[in-house]
Amino acid sequence: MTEKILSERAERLLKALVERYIRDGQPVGSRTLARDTPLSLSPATIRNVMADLEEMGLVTSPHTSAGRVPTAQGYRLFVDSLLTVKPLRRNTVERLQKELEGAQVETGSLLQSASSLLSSFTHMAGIVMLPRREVCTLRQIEFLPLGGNRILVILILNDHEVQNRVIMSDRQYSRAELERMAGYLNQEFSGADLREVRAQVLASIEQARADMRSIMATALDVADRVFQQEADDDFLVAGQDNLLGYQEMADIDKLRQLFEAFNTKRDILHLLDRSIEADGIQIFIGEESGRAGLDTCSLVTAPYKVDDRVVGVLGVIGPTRMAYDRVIPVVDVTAKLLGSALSSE
Amino acid sequence: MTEKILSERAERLLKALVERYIRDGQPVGSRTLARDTPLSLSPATIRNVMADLEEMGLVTSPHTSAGRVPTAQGYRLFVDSLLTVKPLRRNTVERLQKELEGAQVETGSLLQSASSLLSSFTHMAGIVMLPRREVCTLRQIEFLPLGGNRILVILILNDHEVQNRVIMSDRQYSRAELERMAGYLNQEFSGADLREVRAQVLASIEQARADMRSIMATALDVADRVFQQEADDDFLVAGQDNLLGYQEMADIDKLRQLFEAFNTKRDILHLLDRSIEADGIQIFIGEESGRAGLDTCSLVTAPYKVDDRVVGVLGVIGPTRMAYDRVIPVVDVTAKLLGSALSSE
DNA sequence: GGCTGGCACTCACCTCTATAGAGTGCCAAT
DNA sequence: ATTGGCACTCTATAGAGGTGAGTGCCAGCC
Repeated sequence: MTEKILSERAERLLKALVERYIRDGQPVGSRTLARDTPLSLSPATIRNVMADLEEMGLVTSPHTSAGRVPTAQGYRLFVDSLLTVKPLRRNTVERLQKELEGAQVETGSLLQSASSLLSSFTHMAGIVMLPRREVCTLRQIEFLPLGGNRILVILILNDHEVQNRVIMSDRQYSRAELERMAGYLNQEFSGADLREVRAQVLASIEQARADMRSIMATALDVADRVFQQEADDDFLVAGQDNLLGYQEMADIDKLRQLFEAFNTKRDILHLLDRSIEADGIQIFIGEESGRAGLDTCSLVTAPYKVDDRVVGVLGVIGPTRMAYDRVIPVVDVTAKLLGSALSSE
Repeated sequence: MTEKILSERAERLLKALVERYIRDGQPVGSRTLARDTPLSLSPATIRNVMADLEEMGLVTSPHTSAGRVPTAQGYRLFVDSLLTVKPLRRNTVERLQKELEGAQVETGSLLQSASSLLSSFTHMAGIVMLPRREVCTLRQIEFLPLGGNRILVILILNDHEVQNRVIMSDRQYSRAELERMAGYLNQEFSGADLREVRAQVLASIEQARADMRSIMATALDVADRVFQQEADDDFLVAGQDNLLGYQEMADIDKLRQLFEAFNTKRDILHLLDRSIEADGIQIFIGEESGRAGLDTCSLVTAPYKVDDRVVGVLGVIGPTRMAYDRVIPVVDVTAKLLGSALSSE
């Protein structure tokens, strides 16, 4: 793709520069770089190289007499071909695993934990997109009468997912009536796709009285709506507060934009969507995301799989100047662990 | 309690000062105040009054040559006896009501809505403490077999609350077996207190085989734990981001402290607890809260009732310099509406 | 050709000073 | 008791000068 344009030496210097900048957050001067790097070059030489890098758009100086700072492109090159990722310590992996397994065996809280973990391990904001579940098979349905005309619907879907909702009916139904309805649905449709079921229920007029049919349809309807909503437009964020700590977020206005983005959700979802196809870690750096408020932020994502099928994306949002070498493995491992936790559930 | 120390005139001036300061956020000078108030006094006279107020600790000047600013004590006096509350426009009440009733007939999302509404109507952070439910009667319990040794427990409690959890058993149970267990529990204990039930189940050895008893106990145990957790230490916050907008929060460190307080929860809960006994609106101003990070914030709370029993508290957190006359009725009405929504549920 | 030392230059940042403006405190007069 | 007047205090703002970090470029060296 990108052919080798940079000399070995230039690459090593760029790498050293980015690493240094990530560490200190200060523009890096030629002098510092000369000391930092084992190449034993004089500052003057380094200045020449820097001038080249600047021309290529990989670094800039905030003003004539400051050191150099990586640009988005510079970071890009860095993460794509220069970065050496620190493997997680065994200890850390185990802690992650324990926390995830310790979580309730319930999808919601599992995702919540994943998000919190991402946040606390990276000290940035963790983000988990809710798993998409186009296939949604009805495994079992139950109706329980509540007081008045209210009926509790319990759906077990995809073997693991439990949903319940209260629906209103126009008259009171006995326990027996409701059991008959449930029994009918279970017998006929267990294992079928939810929408399929709803369509068939609506079609098969002769099978049941109209009012009962309407209850069943309503129940399936509700379930469907819940699912759609969850699948389409939602994600969990944890530890946004961590972002307050970074000096690149010192600008209150920036912060507000960012928090707004979390609330609007649309833009972020769009980003997450883009990375759902990529097979591994994906990184969006600064302006690459396209979203205004995110221009000083990077997003590191990884899709997670259930039974070898990608069902969602998770990741971390933080300042562009983040320790990619630490963050990447955390995101990577969390995605894998979450996947397996969801599979074995 | 506080006897009338202030002259009529002093009170009117203090009121005008606080109102003006709330509007503009700038220290108010004697000149401005002279123009603002219909008393037709000269600035010099007002200066004399201000000197008195300052001595009483009701106002201060940030420096020798700035106007005056209310102190916490000044705000206190203001809200306690000077404030004229603006009634909500009928329109607003209706909107609140509609939004609350439109919410799913489910406690969780209802509280969530209340919190969001508080936040969006006041442009500050909304806060809702989860209702305490010491009484927790079992209305109905159901067991459904899932794959493997997993059993889905569905509990209907207090007529409205639905909980479900998956528990593991040591062997597989048939639907019929589980139905028998549920039937037994429903028949014997429907309407009884949850803990009572658990105790009795554990005691009554002769009624069922040991393994079944253990399943029932586990189920009740789980429910109990969930309840306890929810009741004791939780509240919902919405719209914290709104706080970013206020200039008194411009200090990033302040903000961080504040957000930390939301996460730690303990201190905030303590505050909410303090106001659960008070019958009506309660207001904590600045340092009164005792919590460090909250010293530039005020908290306006109101308890909400279900069937004439106070079950929780809700309110709003914002800068001390907030429009109390607007906020108070919003909090008040929301508390009442939430109460009635929960009652009629 | 590539590397280096040297030197002039630029720019952010800090401090110091001067000035304008807002508002007070106090006093003497009504 | 209230008021006008006046000196005073303090902040905010702008400009001036100094400092230091770091660059760009050039001439010399390997």
